[in-house]
Amino acid sequence: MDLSARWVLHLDMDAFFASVEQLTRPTLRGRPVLVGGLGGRGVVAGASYEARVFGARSAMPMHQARRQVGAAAVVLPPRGVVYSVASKRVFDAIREVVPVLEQLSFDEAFGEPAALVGADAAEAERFCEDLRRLVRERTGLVASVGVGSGKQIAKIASGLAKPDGVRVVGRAEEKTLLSGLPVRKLWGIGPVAEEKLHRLGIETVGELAALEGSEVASILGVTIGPALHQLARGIDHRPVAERAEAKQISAESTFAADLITLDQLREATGPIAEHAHRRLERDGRGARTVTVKLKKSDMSTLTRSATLPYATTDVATLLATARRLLLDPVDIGPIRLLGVGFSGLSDVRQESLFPELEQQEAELGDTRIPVAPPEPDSGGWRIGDDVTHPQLGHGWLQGAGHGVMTVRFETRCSGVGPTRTFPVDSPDIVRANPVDSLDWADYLSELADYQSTP
DNA sequence: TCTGGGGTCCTAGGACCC
DNA sequence: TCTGGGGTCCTAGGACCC
Repeated sequence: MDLSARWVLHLDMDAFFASVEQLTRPTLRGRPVLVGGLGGRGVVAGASYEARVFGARSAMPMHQARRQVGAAAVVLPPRGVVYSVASKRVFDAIREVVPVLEQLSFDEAFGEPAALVGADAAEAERFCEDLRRLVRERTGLVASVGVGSGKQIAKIASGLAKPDGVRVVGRAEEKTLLSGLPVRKLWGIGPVAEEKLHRLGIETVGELAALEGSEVASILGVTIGPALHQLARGIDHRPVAERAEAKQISAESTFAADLITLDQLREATGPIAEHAHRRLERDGRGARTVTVKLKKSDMSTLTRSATLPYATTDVATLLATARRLLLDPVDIGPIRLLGVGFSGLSDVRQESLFPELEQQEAELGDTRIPVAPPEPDSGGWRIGDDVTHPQLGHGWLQGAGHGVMTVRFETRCSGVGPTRTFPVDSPDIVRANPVDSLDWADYLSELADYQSTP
C-alpha cells in the first residue's frame, strides 16, 4: 500500500459521559455537570464544557472539582449502561460508513476509510463532517474528528478539533506541529517517561526526534524507546484494526474507609468477585487465572494470582480462589481498594478434572457472602436514580431527604420536564431502567403511531 | 477526606522441560 | 570442581491509556 496516500481518522466524542447526561436529562443542558464518584474518594469521570470553564477535569478528585465549579455544579453518579448503549449506537452508525474501526474506549476510535485513499485534505474534511453529521442525527451526540497520516497525528488532530470540529493535519504541516509539542503529548509517554526526559533537558517532541536511536533506547527501554522515537519523527505505519477480544475481566472498589481486618476483606471480596463474575458470564468465557489486587492507604498496590488447572465460570470456585489469595491487613497495612480479576479466558468450558477438589473449594467459598450494604437515608433513593411514574413517565431523582423526594420527569426527547415531589415511600414511583432515558419518548411516539394506525 | 474503575502491554525472575 | 541453552508457563510489579 502507498502509505503516502493514507488518511487515518480519530473520532472522539465530546465530553461523552456529561453529554449523555445532558442529552437524556434536558434540564442539565447548559449547566456545569460533573459525572463521577460522589463519595469522599471519588474522582471526576466526565465534566461538561460548562464545568471545564471552571477548571474541572477528568480524573480530578470530585471534592476539588466541586469546589472549583461552585454552587451551580450538578454532580451525578455514572450510569455505565446508558453510556454503553449510547456508545454502541454511535459506533454502529459509523460502521455503516467505516466498517473497520479500532475502538479504544466507549468514546474513541480510529478508522482508515477506504474512500479516502488518495484523497486530498479538503475531501478528507468533507468526509469527516458527514460522519459527524451522521453521529449527531442518529444519536444527538457530538463527535470531533482528527485526521492525519497515521494514528498519532490523527489523535493529536482530534484534540485540536475539539470541541465540535474537524481538524485535518496535512503532510506539509505534520513536522512543524509535532516538533513543537511537549513530549507528554506523545501516546505512550506518561508521567514517568516525561520525568526521565525532562531530567535530560528534553522537553519537546522535536528534541526527542533529534536524539540518536540508541540514546532513546537507553532512556525509555529497547521496546518502547525505538517505537516512540519513530513516532516523534512522524513515522507511524501502525495499521488500524479491530481490537481483539478482552484478555481480562475485572472489578474493583475503593472503600469509603480503609479496611483493617482480614474478615472485612473477605466480606468485601464477595460482591466484587460477583460483579466481575457477572461480566464474565455475559462474556461467555471461563477463566483460569484469578488475581486479587490490594491498594494500600499509601496508594501502593500488591497483587496475588493463582492459576487453576482448568478454566471455569463457577462463581464459588472463583470466589474461593480470590479469598485464598487475600493478605491480612494486620500484616500489610490498611487497604483502600480491593480488586478481583479473571484472566486466562477461554471458550473451552472443560469439565473439571478434579471434581472433589472443586467441591472443596466451593464449600470454602461458601463462607459468609455479605449482605448488600445498607441503603442510605431517603428510603434508599439516591440523586440521579432513574424512576418511572404511571402517568408522568420516566424521570430522575433530583433530590431526596426529610421523607420526600423530588423527581424531574424528562428524557432525551421530552425537552425540559416538570418536577414533582413525592413521599419517599410513594407507591407510584418505581425504579426504572436508566436506558429508557435514551428511548422513552421514542417508545411513546412509536406506541402512538401504532395505535393511530387503522 | 487528594488521587476511580476498566483495561493493555512490558519486564523480570523462577520453575520446569527437553 | 563446574554448572548449556532455549522455550514456555506462572507470578508480581509497574507504566500507561481513557
